[in-house]
Amino acid sequence: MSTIASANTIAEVASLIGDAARANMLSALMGGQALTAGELARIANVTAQTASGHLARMAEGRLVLVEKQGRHRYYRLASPEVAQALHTLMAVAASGPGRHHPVGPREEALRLARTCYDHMAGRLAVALAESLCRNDHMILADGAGLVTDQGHAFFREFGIDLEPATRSRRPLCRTCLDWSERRHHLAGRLGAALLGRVLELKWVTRVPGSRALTVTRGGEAGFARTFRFRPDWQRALAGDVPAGAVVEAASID
Amino acid sequence: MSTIASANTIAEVASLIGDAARANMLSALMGGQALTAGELARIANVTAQTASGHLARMAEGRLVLVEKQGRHRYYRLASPEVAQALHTLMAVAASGPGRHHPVGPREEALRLARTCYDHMAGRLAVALAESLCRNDHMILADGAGLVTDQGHAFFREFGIDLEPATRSRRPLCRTCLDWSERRHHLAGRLGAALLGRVLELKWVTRVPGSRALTVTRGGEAGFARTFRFRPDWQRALAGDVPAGAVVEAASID
DNA sequence: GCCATGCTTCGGTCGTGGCCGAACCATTGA
DNA sequence: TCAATGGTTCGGCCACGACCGAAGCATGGC
Repeated sequence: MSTIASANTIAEVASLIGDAARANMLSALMGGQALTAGELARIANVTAQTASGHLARMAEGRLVLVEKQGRHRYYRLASPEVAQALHTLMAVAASGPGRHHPVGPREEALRLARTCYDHMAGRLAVALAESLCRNDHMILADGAGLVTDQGHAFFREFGIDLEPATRSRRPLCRTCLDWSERRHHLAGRLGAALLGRVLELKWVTRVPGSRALTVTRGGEAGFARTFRFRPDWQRALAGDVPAGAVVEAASID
Repeated sequence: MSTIASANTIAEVASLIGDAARANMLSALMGGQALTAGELARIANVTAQTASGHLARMAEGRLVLVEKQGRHRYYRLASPEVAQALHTLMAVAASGPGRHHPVGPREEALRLARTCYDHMAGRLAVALAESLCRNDHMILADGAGLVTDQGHAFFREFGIDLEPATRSRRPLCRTCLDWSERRHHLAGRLGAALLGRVLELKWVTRVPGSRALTVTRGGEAGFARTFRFRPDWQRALAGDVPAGAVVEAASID
């Protein structure tokens, strides 16, 4: 019936994201889990009707996908590209002059550990990346990550098989600039595998209805033992972001 | 006087980009060169007053920077993050169902070779990346690029010094999905260095007032000789995009 | 069958923001 | 000094779109 007229210009896509209510919904969906229309309405602080309209437009514009399940309608991000776009927009928005908003307790939990689409973010993720580098399991530079031979063995032992057919010395992951910590953490295939594995091991658990992750008792021990975390990893790293970091993290067209 | 209230939320940033006139201006600025307010007005098809308003808002929102020069005002993108954001939005916009718009002659030139912020894009760039991989100068995967030892030597001879202090086997560049070709090309530090070098060698020249690049007579020979281009590199590569390509290219928070 | 719940469609109100004409400021060149 | 050119500010017009109340469909439980 109605032509499927998915948004085809930058302006159309950006305009879809450029509304407070819709942006809030999309941010919530960055958690990686599908949410119902009602939940999204509450998150965006609008009535159900309004939310419905927003979601219909976003579905039309290929930003989200719908899945009917009983009388619920589950929405999720349409593709990793959408998540990527949201992430870069966050980076631009955050690059303003400081203006670090005051941090509530809820925010604090998110700063510690959260999911981001299909991998981890927050201090936990930053500490993980840092630890992997310090122990020569990977090398990070220019927004890319390279797993060393030693790293391959390490991950295999940890229960992550990095596509054995892959010849070694091949870059296997990417890094992202962490919104809250302004440092890099792991994304890409390796990032996703890591999140899956630590969930499987119950080192972290999802907080229902939130992007936050809780580090379990076993997780505390596990991370410290396996990744040799410094004991104060839960505190923000001291020192400022190295000057070139932000610039190097960005890649374009 | 007026507080510098740089946009601080995703919605604000996206909303700034989400207008046809402003999006056109920003796209033009993706060429990497600064443009005057008048030029941008013409590009966006609006009057000077309207453009002035748009530019003021974008400057306020930290999307662009201004530089006065005589009675002209030169505008350019404020940071690589902004370029990155625009790029990912383009990727989302382009990911719709085909709808390949008809290609004019002007578009055709852009498809062949163009600048993208600080590196090259288009068939030339795609062919370059492909050639470098085929000749074992680099390895590409997961959106990251790794320069081989042999590649280091190659680039040094070509006149690009990849930070000699860097230990080898360190990833030095990133890849981007090419808007027109839907294949990867090189960005990051290496991508920028390559563009600089081929401009220096006059293998390509900028087309004034456009993002397009012209491959010079000497360039044709140079690329063929140095990079062993296949002779028909100016034609689009046959075959479709590998299924996983788009997914792998995207990285998130 | 009944009602409760989740979501959508319709109709109407209202505010934000894009656009231009006109006038104004600033720089350059004669 | 006086135009000419490039930009910006001001004021008013108009449209798009965000929002909600009310009503309308589905689905699931009793």
